Amino acid sequence: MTNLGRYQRRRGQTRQELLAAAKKVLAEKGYHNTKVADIAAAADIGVGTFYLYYPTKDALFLELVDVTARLLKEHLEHARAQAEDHIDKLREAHRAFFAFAEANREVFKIIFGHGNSFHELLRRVYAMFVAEAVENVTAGIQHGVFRPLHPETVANALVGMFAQVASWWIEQEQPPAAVMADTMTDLILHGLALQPPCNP
Amino acid sequence: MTNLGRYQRRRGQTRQELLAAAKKVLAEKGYHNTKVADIAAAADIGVGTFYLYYPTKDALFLELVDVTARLLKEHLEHARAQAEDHIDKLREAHRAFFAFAEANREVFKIIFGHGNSFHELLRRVYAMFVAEAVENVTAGIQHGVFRPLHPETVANALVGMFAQVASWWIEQEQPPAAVMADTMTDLILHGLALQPPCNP
Amino acid sequence: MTNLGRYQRRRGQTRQELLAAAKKVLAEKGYHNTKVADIAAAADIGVGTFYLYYPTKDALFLELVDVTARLLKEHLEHARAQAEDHIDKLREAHRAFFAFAEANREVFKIIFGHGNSFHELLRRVYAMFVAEAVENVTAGIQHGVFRPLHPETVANALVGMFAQVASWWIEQEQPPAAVMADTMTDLILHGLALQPPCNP
Amino acid sequence: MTNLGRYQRRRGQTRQELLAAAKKVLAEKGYHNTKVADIAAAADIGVGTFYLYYPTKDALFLELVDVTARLLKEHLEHARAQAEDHIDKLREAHRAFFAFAEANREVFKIIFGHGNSFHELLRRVYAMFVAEAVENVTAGIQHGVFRPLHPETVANALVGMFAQVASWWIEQEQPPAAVMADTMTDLILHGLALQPPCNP
DNA sequence: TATGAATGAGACTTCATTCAT
DNA sequence: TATGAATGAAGTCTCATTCAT
Repeated sequence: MTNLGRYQRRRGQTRQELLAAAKKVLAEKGYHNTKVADIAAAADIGVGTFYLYYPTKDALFLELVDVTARLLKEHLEHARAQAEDHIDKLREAHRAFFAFAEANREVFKIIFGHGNSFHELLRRVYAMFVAEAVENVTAGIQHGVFRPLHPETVANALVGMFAQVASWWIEQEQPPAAVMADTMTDLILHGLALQPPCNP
Repeated sequence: MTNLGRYQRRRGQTRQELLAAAKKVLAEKGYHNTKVADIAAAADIGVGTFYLYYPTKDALFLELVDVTARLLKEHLEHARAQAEDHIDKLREAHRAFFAFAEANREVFKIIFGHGNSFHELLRRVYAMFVAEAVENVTAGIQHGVFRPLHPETVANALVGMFAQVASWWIEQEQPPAAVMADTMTDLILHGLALQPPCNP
Repeated sequence: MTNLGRYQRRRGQTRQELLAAAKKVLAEKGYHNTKVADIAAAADIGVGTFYLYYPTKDALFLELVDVTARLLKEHLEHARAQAEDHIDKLREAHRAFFAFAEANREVFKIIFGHGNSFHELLRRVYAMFVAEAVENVTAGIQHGVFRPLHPETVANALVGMFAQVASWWIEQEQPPAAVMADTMTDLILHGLALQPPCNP
Repeated sequence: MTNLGRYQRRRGQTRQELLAAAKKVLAEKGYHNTKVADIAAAADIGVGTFYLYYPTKDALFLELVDVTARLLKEHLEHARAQAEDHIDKLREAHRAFFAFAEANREVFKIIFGHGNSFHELLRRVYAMFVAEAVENVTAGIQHGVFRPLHPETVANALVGMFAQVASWWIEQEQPPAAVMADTMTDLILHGLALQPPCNP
């Protein structure tokens, strides 16, 4: 039952292994479905040992998320620093974002990911709205009204932006609904750039 | 301990009160932090009574979310049907969306809202990124590179879209990161519309 | 939802219908699996009405069992009274017993029946021992050692007697185990009668 | 509140203590009246600890009953194997039975015992019939019609056999009541043996 | 008298955390 | 330092019983 050979492998690096294991398990099963025992098992340590490195389950989660968030922020800032003008800053930041996401799949799932929607039901609701959006975007493209951007990407972007904007706006109801709607429409249709490429 | 006067109020309307109370509590505290006892207390009914109306905590949640999601979907579809071309459809849908959000604050918080981020920590991370984005957008506007759209709205939209897009993309890593980044940049800068207003 | 026409049918006989319905349900599902609501539903009355006739679920059970037990006892006594000698008394009592059982299937199930074994598991254990006994008895008959009595009946009788005897004896451990064993063997092999039919 | 000194005692033997404690409590109070908390208390462990050893209250019950039933069966088979002819087999089995019962009082109570009659009332009904039978048997002996076997033992045997036989027969009503009655009378009066000792 | 919605005590089970070893 | 058995608070759900109508 006791796993010999643990001692050799370890000595100070346990914390790293623990974090890595936690990342994996949390990304897979989500915060609430991940038991401390699961993390310990994944890290191949005893449950008690977990508490030698982190005072609580939350503390681990905090470190995981906090560190990664900070890291991502730095990456983005660094990327932006590479560019001169704001347009290029944006472009660089976006590239950095996806590069980072690719390199940090697991924590990304934890921070932004599906595990976020703690409830299967919400996942389905989001999926429904995304599917809806895909259709609308596709139709718009086919009718020559929308630019031929990748529909699924756009659809997810739309749903995501409305979800977040709504959740923020709902707390204050400021600016008024009509203004919000038109701002969003404007943003979505014409983007942020002052000088869009003309189609003469 | 026994609350007299309950009987008067009731008579078939318990279910409505229950749903309303549940909405409120769930929006406030989120799914996992809301106990059946909380809902019962908020509805001023006994715990057992809860189970007279819903077989399960989940069942209530399902009804709440499902019904509202369906309703929202209908509202959006109806709004879109009012307009002829795709641009106007979009505009109408957005107006309907915010009107609906305004009228359904509570369930909105449950579906899209902060309660969504089951963990205080994640809320803070999102807030951090939004703050960051506000700065960048504001700077861009001041430098005359971005159009003068409401920075907080835009910032939330950006964070929301990246969060959702990332969570979707991470599962498949398709299209490639670089493509994703550029699509997003393009979308954000120039929007979806084929014929943006030129600034000659 | 409200079943009109109830009033006509009833008036004083509700209690009887209630008892009859209870009998049926209890025999079917056993005491613990029968909810007061089930009984009420089976009797086609409201739950509250149940408590107009019986102060508790137990009270109904008591009446059911008590009345039937008393009735059975009377039947047996009456049957015994018909006969002169003890042998015939026994014979008559047994006939009365099975006649009564036949006429009161439901309550019998409740008092003596399978519902008695509150747990599926115990039912299986009993069944196992009965099956075992059937084999042994059958073998004994085939070998010309046992009289050709209906094996299943005998097997059930054996298991039943040991179960009851054990449950009584275990409380006092008197008489000693060896005596008990030999008494039982004697009883089973040669019966109770002083003058058994000889096979000369 | 915390009971120190538990640790010393334990170390792999908790399971045994748990089982022993469960046996005791279940025998005393019966399945339905025994709460997991009772078992835990009796075993001097925390409630949660119970679930470290058994996934369910039922699982414990199953192990207890199943294991003992199997063991008893083996004992009986072994005893029967010691004897040559069927009469002796019977005798040996009965001795083994009571020896086993003596050595396993608690589980016996659970399987065959009073705990079986899940309801106090049923216990009393059985007791009533047993008392009745004691009188009849005693009278028969005094009148020189029945052999002088221990009346209480016989009475319990009679009640037990009728209870079990009735509960089995009631399900099928085969053989007919009259046949059943006479078979039982025959069995009880003259026993199973083909060659009973004659009283010339 | 009849009703059935409402009640709440109580049972089972889970799991983050502790602690003797 | 490492362990994992032990803990018990807390949460979900059931159901006999009450009570306003």
